[in-house]
Amino acid sequence: MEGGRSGNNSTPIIDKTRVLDVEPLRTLVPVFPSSSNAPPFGPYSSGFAPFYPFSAPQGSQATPDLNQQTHTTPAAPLRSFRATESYEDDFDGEYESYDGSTGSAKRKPKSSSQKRARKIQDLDFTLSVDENNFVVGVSLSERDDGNREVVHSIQMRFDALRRRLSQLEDAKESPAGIIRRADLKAGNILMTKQVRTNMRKRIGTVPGVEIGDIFFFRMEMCLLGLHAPSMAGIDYMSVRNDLEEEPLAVSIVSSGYYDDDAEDKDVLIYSGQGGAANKDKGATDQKLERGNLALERSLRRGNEVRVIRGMKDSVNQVSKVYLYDGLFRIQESWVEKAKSGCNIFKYKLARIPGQPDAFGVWKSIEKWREGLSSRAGLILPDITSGAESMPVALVNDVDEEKGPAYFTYVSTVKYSKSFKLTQPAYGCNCRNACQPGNLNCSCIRKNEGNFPYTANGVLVCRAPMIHECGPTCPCFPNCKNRASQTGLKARLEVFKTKDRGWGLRSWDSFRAGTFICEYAGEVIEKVSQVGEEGDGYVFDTSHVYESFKWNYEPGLVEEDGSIEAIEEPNVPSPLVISSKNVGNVARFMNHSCYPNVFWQPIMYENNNESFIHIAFFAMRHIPPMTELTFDYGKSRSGEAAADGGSTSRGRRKCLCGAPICRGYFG
DNA sequence: GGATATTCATGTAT
DNA sequence: CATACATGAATATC
Repeated sequence: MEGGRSGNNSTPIIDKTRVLDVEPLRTLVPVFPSSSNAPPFGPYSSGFAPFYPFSAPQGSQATPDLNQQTHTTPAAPLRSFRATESYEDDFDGEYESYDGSTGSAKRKPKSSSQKRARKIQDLDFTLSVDENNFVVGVSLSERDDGNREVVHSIQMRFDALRRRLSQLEDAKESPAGIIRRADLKAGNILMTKQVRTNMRKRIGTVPGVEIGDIFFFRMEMCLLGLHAPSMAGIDYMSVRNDLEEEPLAVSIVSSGYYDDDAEDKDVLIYSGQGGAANKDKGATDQKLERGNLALERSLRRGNEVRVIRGMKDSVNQVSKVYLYDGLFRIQESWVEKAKSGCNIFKYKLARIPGQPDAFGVWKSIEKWREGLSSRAGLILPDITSGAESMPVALVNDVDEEKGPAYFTYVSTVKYSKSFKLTQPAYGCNCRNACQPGNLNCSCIRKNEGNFPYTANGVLVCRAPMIHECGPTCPCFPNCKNRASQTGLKARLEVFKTKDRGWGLRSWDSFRAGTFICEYAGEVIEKVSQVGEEGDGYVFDTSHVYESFKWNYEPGLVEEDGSIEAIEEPNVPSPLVISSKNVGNVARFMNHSCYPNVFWQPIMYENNNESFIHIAFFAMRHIPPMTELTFDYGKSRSGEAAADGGSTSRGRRKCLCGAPICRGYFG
């Protein structure tokens, strides 16, 4: 736990001087807050019992007690907006999430929204109420206090907008040297439109955000109320004591800019802000003000501080990923001499026990990467036998089963005959790599003129069909319009679930829109060809799938007017793929009614024939070791059977455990 | 209430 | 590939 970094430095650094002489509070209360007449609340006096294990489905009820506690936290910010009773009644639960969980959002009757509009005006909240877009959708009470659905919804809307803004920027002739910040633009737009939650600052848990959640931009955490500053590392709020006001720290981001020590998963040595690290103006002593003062006061008060750890993304080394690691308490503080010779503050934070592992999981994965010997339950280092660009481990740490039934691993789909299409199949004529915005590229034209992927390879929008460059296109193999053809990018593993057979998960995190894998197998004529639904190893585009909204909201991007593009998949004729005998990792992906992965048909031509592939993309950000799931849909025959027909074959009881579980699938 | 200072970001160039 | 640097947006504070 002793940081090797400070240990091997010849100059003595540690100077455990107390930071300042703050008088101890008259009433020294170990838990926050002290200025309340509220009945028993005691954050965490009851422990963390309701927490789910890290890999459990992240349902909205995952942390009910904590959220409730948060509600009762008497320390309201001084300028917090207090909703009236009637107000909350009107708005509670009025909106549904628009993501996959609830299908397409249904609007309430008009009277309700009129009432809404009027009330909003009364309260001087600026909000464009437009029945045709999704700007509306975060109720006033949800802006104050979030929940799981709202958090997911806002995250998805942020990233959809960010991706679309990136796409538009990519397509422009770049004026060289201009810095494109679609994250800031998207964040700013949503802030302005009040598409945000947990605006009321608070100590402790933020409802709707769970330990282990990941983010790829600071603006995401602003919108969710997890960490309000867009750059600063320390977030704090003014809290009223018996007589006076004092700043208390609510959350910190540790991401390597300062020389923090994050060797131990349960301890963080955090540096104060300002002064020493200010490379522009030269180093100065840090001052006991702003965030530093808040941390010092929080040490005295003993309140919980949220910790967000930022680190390099294991897949995309230039980008950063932020992990919400839960609540910590500050144990001590001291002053150190930095290399520059100036004083900096140091704060030692200890993770509050009983919380689910988050950073600890990341640390374990680091070890596995160095050598698989440390991986408990490892059966096979690579079930693909080298067929994929990345090995796929086979792991079982729940029972004695030694692996799934035999099958032949292939990395792509096998057609017995080509799809007959009316339009002639042809590729583009681009030389090196197809350039976004270049409408001479026929592959781009097939995608309505939009380049389907951003510069870092993330899918921008779902569409009925995505057209990629194919093997006979003359552009280079690294053309960005081949995102689904360049193999696995993440370290996946097939693992034994507790009650749903084998499943699929990843050592690497995925950001929303990342290609994960395709569905490989044999294209077959009819489901009956494999019999008994092929024991579930069948992908069938003719199933009935829940619709869901994933793309950006056109109303937020002027160029698009108000026309909303269709995003549901559309395959010319039903495509059925069996992975029973021949398949890839996708055959292990289980069904969920609240999935984190979706499928997207992708077409590219080869030898003058077009072929459709089924590609899987991350629906939202997926932390490592989270099971990957998609919606299997309902078979039409299953529906007929349910209506009173014969044998309801293929229809299986669902064990996904999501709060919105439909009860069965297939 | 508006302007300013502060800040563990980002993307691009070198 | 690590570092430089130009441009940022939210918030607290004046």
